[in-house]
Amino acid sequence: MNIFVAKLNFKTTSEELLAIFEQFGEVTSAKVIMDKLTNRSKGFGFVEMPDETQAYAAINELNESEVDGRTIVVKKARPKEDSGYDNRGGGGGGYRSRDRY
DNA sequence: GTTGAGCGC
Repeated sequence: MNIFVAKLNFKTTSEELLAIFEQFGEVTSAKVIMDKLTNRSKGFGFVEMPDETQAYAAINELNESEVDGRTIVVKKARPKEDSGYDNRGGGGGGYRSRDRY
């Protein structure tokens, strides 16, 4: 499960993300995107977790949480495949219908 | 020494 983390603090690093997400489960890889020019953090990163259950748990717990003094946004990463099927729970990076089920 | 709604080389 690829997780997208936004609104990170500029001094936040991938190691911090790894430390934060690994608390909720196994983290395959955690990386914060940095600018190649300024070597500064772009303010967002990606976290990959093999277990979807832990991934969703981490998202629910880490979303809108205070990290490094800033409120971060943890969501599912952009869907790679657009098969056209009704991927209601496939994760579109948005909200899911809770009334469904 | 900065900023801030966003998807990675």
